[in-house]
This record gives sequence, C-alpha cells and structure tokens, in this order.
Amino acid sequence: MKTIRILAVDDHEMSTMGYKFILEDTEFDDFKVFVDTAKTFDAAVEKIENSVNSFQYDILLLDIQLSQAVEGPAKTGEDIGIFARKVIPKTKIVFMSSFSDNYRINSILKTVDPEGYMVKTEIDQKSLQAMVLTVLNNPPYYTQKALAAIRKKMANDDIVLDEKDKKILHFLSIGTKTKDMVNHVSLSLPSIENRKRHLKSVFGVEKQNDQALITESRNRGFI
Amino acid sequence: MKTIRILAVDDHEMSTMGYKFILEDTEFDDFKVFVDTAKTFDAAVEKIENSVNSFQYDILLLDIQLSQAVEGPAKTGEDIGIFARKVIPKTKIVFMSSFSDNYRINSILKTVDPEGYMVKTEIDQKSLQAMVLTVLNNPPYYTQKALAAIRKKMANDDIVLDEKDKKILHFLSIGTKTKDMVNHVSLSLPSIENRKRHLKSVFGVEKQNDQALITESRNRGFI
DNA sequence: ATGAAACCTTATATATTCTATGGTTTTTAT
DNA sequence: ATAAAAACCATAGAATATATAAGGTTTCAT
Repeated sequence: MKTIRILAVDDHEMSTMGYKFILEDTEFDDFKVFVDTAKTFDAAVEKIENSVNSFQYDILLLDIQLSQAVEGPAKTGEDIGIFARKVIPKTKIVFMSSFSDNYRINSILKTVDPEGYMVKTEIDQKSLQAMVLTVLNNPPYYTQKALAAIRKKMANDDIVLDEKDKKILHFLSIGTKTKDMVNHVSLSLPSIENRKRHLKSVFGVEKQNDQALITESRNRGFI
Repeated sequence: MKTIRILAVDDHEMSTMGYKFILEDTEFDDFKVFVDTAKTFDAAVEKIENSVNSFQYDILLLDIQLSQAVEGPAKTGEDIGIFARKVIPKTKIVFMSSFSDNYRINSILKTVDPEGYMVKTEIDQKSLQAMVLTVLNNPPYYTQKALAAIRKKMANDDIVLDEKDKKILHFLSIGTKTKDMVNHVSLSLPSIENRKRHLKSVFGVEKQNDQALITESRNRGFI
C-alpha cells in the first residue's frame, strides 16, 4: 500500500505529536500515512533539503510562528513555505495557524498559495482527515474561519490600497496623530489628509471621524 | 419546530423540484424546511416583494442565467441577489450556477457577496444539506470548484486590472486584432500596445506573443 | 478662552499616462 | 521569395492625476 509522507513543523511538540498520532492511526482507503516532525525553522529546512533527492514529502504542515533560535529577522513557517515551493514544488503545503486575521491569511495566500489553511481552533480528528484527502485529491482545503476571511477579501477586492494607504491606516489604528505621520509615511501633511479623506469616501464613512474609518477598515479586513 | 423558508429560483423546473424534494425530505435536527420555487426573474422578484412584510425567506437559492421573458437587458439571478440584499438584507443568498469560470464567480462575490456558491455539477443530496446548515450557522459555503477559482483569485490579488486592461484581454482572447481594438477600447493604438506590453510584463510573459498572454491570464483567472 | 490638532481650500509643481508620429521587426499570403 | 499588413518600439508633446505649499476654518481639550 502506498505511503503518504507528511512533515509537520511546529515549535509546540504537542501539536506535531497530535497530528502524528491522529493521522498515522487513521485508516485511509488507498494509503497509509507517515508523519515526520520538526520543531525549528532550521530543522525543517534540513529535513526538506534531505528529502529533495530521495522520497520528497507529499504534504507539509506548517505553523506560521516558530520560536527563534538566534536573534535577527524572524524565520517563520511562511518562509519555509516559500523555500519549499522552490525546491519541492510538487509537495502540497498546508498552514496550521493560530492566526485567523485577514491580514495574515491574505499574505500567506499570496506568497505561498498553499493547498490548505487551517485555523488551529478548528482542527480536530475529522478535519485533519478531511484535509489530507482534499489536499491530495482536490485542493484547496480551508477551515471555516479561513473561509470567512477569504470571503471578506473577495467582497472587497475592488478596493486597492497602496503601501502609503496601508501605512496611514496602520498608524491611525495605533493612535498616531495625523501631524506626526509625516515622519513615517514620506508624504506631506496635506497629502496625508487628502488620502484620509479619500479612504473615508472609499469605505463609505465620509464626514465621519477617524474611529469610523478604523472600524470599517477592520471590518473589511484591511488592518 | 421552527420552519426554514427557502425560495429556489431556476428556469429549469427539474432543478428547483430537486432542491425541494431533497430538502423537504431531510430530517434536520432543529428545524424543517419548506421550499418555494420560481421559474422567472419577475416571478422571483414578486415572491420576494410579497415576503418583505410577512415571513421573509431564510435562504434564496439563485440560478444565474434565467430565460428571458422580454427582449432587453438580461435580468439574471445576480440582479435578483442585488435586489434581495436591499429589501431583505438578513436573508442568506446562495448561487447555484453552472458557471465555474473565475470571471463570473469573482463578479458575483463582489456584487452580492453571497453566503454560498455551488457549482451545479457538484450539487448532490449531501452537499445540499451541508450547504443549508453551513449557510444558516457559519457561512460561507463554497463547493470545491468555486473554491478553486477563489484560490486563484486570492493568489493573484496583487495584480489589478482596470476596465481597459480587461477589455484588451477579452478582445485579444476572441481574436480581435490590435489595430481594431481602437474601435472598442477608447484608447489610441500606441496606448493599447503599451498596455499589452505592460500586461505581458505583469504576467511574466515578456517578449512572448499574445497567445502566451492569453493563456497566462486564463490560468490566473482574469478571463 | 486659548492653543493644538484636525480639516479644508486654492494655486503651483511634479509625476504619470495618453497621444501623435515615424520608424523597425515580424507575420502572412501569394 | 517578396510585398503588404500587422505588430512592435521609441520619442516628444499634451492631458490628467497626484503632491505640495501656504493659508484659512473648524473642532476639541484644558
């Protein structure tokens, strides 16, 4: 019988062990599953590299946030995904993330375009099994919370914000004063005001205060 | 026991009857289902209007293409959805469509943002029942083919085309010659050439012919 | 009441995009 | 193989949109 090889990457050993026990104990029709695990970015990359010229994993289960071994730029599950797409493009990638916020999901769906995205609170035995089957045969597999975020994005797909708009929204959301934004956004004060006005009109909160703008951008998944 | 009221709109009576028989025969835990049907745009709108000040439907099942009663601008299920969102915003809307092309799905997801989208070839008893439950309790519900289209869109979300770009791609795909496009796009010939060049660079098919551009835009779900 | 920040307006400057023109290369039909 | 048609490319000037500077008004907190 065919063996499906899975590599589960998560700094919480309990998670990877959970995936391993559940999936290896499941009786699939056409195959059995073997789950390999890795706890760090480096360990995961090494296992992937070793697999390139031999068996190659069928599925990668990636947590997004991994604890850092050394100081420096954060090495996340997203980076593992980007790396894996290059060296083993045929391997299916599924993110297992505690993040259900739109911003993060949107980012992952663009940079890696994974075959699956599961929000951790929605993972259980049944969904894990369904995920494996769907990802292998007829991707993608998204859990409900991921789907809800995706739906929001699709509904607001006509609204396009450039980097400056996003920065303005971000600084606004953390309470930065408009006049202080010139230090962060590389635009003149009137331009920033102008863009804020424009954003308010785009989000349908004309003539309302900044709080309304922040709330609405959050609702639509832009912050 | 609570009754869930559904209005199914489709010009093929076989479809609406199928939904009716299956759903009314299903034993749901907390409710039973009553399915009303309509075969035309006008009949559907009338039933919706009549419901506004009385029971109000819980779910609308809408086919996109409806046969035309009179000549004139096509009145589609999409229009019914837009109308329903205005007069009965709390009613859940699900499209039951033969279209699985990206363009159509993307459009619907923006204009109506329905709680569900089912591609007809994927509809069966089980999926119908799951759809009702999901849409009522935890939307959205999309079938796999719809999901595949949505995934494509999300992965290419950074590429933004305006109306003129879309027209150029469309006319290109139906074999219109570049020089003839000036009659359709309201741009000068050099501008069209320029946009084509730009599109090719955006889609990563620089220095290749138009066929490559068309193929790539199709792959990414823009045509 | 007063100062600070936010908000708005107008004129000018800057940048982007479109067009017109004229050329070169590629394709197509004979 | 060759001539005509279409596609492709480059440049300069026109049109459009966006940013800035300067100055005024409104709003809010103390």
